[in-house]
Amino acid sequence: MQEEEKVLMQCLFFTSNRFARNITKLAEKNFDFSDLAPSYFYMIMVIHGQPNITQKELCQKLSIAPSTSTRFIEKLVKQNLVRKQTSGKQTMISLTEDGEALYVAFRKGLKSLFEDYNEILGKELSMNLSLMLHEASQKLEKNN
Amino acid sequence: MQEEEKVLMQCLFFTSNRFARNITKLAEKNFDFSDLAPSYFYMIMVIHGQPNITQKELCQKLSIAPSTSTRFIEKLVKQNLVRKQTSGKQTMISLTEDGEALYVAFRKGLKSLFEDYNEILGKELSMNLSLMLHEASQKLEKNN
DNA sequence: CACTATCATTTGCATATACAAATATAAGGA
DNA sequence: TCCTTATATTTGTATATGCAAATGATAGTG
Repeated sequence: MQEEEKVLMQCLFFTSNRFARNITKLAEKNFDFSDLAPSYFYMIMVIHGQPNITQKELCQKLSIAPSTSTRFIEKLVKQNLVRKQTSGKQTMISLTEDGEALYVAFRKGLKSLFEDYNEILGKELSMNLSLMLHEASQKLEKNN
Repeated sequence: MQEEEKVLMQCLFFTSNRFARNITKLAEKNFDFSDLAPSYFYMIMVIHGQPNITQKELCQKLSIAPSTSTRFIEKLVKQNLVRKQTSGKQTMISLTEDGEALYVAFRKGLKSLFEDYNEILGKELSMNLSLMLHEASQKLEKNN
């Protein structure tokens, strides 16, 4: 094997971005009940779990930039899936009925996504990978 | 912990995208000797390792879509870092002198990126993660 | 009570990345 | 040799995502 290929296998920047692209494709297949990209569903899920969550908390839980959250919420409001309520500096977000309904559909899609990748990658690898990625993100984020 | 947070930890779509965002930030810091995003350097590296590589092979090695490779190469040509030569259907790519020079700088940046994340994540975790991500990508890609 | 510093959100702008359709080229069969 | 099919690249379009600057709002200090 060429030296360059070894680097591609060993570099976390490359391997993680490549993997993210691949798994995103799989996720899109499983979340085809709506025209939203997968990430939106994770936002919906977090709001479901904590109604009236502030935008800032949302950013933290999802590890996204504030501007990204503004754009996401904008789109979800336009589709009548979430509601925003400003209170001073902060903005609080909660799901509409349509949002709750979509959340239910999402749970099903999530289940089939899990089945899909457990099948392809094996349960062992899937589990370990996600836990390690979680741990690694925490370490990187603490280090900022 | 809320059930929703557990899902965020366990879902490979979420954990891998989150991690990719985090490590990309670190990579950008280490590749600040040029205005190119990290991904371009990996393309440059592959071309360095196999001059006159076809565009299609590049796509395969980097796991990117053909249209993405067109756009990347366009930009690199404009910056006089790579050269393209068409031969029939195919296009062959190689580095210019400037490209080779930038490759040398990139290797240094790569080294310091590795040091950075080995320090933050630990060597063990870093190694395991990248190998597992590589393995998992191969499995997902074979499954298409 | 005014003013300044701090904090949360939004806006402007840029970019990596993909899919689908269009185009260009080659290859193989009649 | 022409026509059809297959393959490689490009183009049009869309979108997630971020950074930096702008805005809006509070809170604490003199």
